[in-house]
Amino acid sequence: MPTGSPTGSPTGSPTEERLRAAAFELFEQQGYDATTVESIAERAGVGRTTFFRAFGSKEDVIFPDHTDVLARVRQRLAASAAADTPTAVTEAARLVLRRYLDEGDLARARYRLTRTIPALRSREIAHLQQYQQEFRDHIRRWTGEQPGADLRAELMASSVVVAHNHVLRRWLRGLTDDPEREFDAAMAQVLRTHAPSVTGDDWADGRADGGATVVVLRSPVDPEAVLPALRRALAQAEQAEQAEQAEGNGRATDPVEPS
Amino acid sequence: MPTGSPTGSPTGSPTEERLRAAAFELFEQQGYDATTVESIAERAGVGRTTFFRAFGSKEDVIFPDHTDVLARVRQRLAASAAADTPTAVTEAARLVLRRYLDEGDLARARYRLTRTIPALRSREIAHLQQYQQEFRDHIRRWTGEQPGADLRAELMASSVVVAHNHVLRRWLRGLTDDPEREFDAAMAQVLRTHAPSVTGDDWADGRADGGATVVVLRSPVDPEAVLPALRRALAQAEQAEQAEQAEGNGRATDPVEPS
DNA sequence: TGCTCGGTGGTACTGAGTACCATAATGACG
DNA sequence: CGTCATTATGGTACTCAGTACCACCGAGCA
Repeated sequence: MPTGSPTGSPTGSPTEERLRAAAFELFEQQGYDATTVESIAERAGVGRTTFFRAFGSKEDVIFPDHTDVLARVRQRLAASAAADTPTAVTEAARLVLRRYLDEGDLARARYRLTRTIPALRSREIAHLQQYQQEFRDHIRRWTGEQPGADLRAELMASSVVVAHNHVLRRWLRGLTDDPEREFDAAMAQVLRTHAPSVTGDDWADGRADGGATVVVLRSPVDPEAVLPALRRALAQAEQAEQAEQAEGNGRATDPVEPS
Repeated sequence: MPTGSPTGSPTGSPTEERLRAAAFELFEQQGYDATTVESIAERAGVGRTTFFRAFGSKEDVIFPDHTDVLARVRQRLAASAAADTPTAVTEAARLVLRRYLDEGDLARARYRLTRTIPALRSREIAHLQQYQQEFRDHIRRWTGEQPGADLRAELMASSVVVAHNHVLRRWLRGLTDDPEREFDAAMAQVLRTHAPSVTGDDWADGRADGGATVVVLRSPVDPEAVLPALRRALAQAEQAEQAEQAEGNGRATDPVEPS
């Protein structure tokens, strides 16, 4: 692992940049806890006070522009039309991913630290939770007022964040060279799981009509051949639906194997 | 809201109990940051040293037995047969929920604090993440070695945690009187989304066979009537499947509305 | 009485973070 | 060029969490 100052896209005053470089160098050399703010400031050639003015705390040196990214995410979500919520969320998550990718080695250095120091890990998790809440709130506005919409929005938001993290972590560990491509695939998987339909959102419609949505897994197979399974599935779905209406809980989805 | 010492199931020495009660009282009265460890110890009639011996830190007073619960969860998961992973995870999550419910007002007092103090919130989120990792690792052992299994395990684990939190939060806010019932419903929804089939796990089988799984939403409807939609769905699913094999990513699920 | 031992209190220290003040660098304006 | 206001900076002193260490007290025991 390289000990030199990480490359990337530095965003800040020269003083901040020197402090950040000094901090990461010392953290890598002596560990996080063994490094005092005073020593960081000294190495950067500034006073201790200046450090705390530049970054609010010792932890903040590690997460320089989280606030910025969060604001951009919020902005991206707010700017989206209500219709294409999945796209908006995907692109907002991509924004976060790209920010990490742009950081390059800096992101990897941070990852090395967050993996080992519990306090930093907590901090990072808390940040992710903030993204998740933005997603959740945005999705929540989209899902309408059916019973279970709150939970469904939370599930979808967390899935998006998990998918993002999954790909990001693979990249941080050097397990992939094309994270954006994996991101697309992962997000597609998530949206496929949570979005109700390819043709559009039938979430907002609720369940008032007698229509049916058919989901098919693992084709190819002759359509006629699955008719018996379909018949059984319909019967079971009907039962499940009745059972759930009492609980005020989401749509019925009962998978059944064909004979 | 009651200011008195919270009820529940106190677990600890009398000294620890007095410290915890004093801490919560002061936190509620003056806020978390304005309360010093010294004042807590003083109110409890012990020395500051004793406080730090009983609880490792000021934050730890709020989360007394998280380590215990985590150990129990781990134990519960380890004790389960590999076959019924969904059940094991559900019951492990229920273990956590029950622990909160048993605490009663204490849990609600903690919730009040964690909602307002960022440091405590981070701490709690970090705890949840630990549960999530236990779930993920357990699920991961179950899902086998198909491509995308890692991500799928993470998604399922996070969904379980999110569902648990959702119900727990509703209870903490006093929005429900029967959290266990809602927990069952939420977990059913999660497992329905992530488990591949009601009849058993066809995850382990991979996608080698040409079989199809049919999922039907929002019945009742005449089986024959959805045949055209089914035909279209199969065609689309086939395309999606081919598109994904290049990415080495999960199963294809393409919902389509019937005409 | 003298002994150990677990629990306790006190004291002193490090280091993060805050508040406040003094001062140097900058830049606008006369 | 001088003056004033602004801004960034350094320094000092303080609070408080957390750690290390030592002294002590009381219970049991020989």
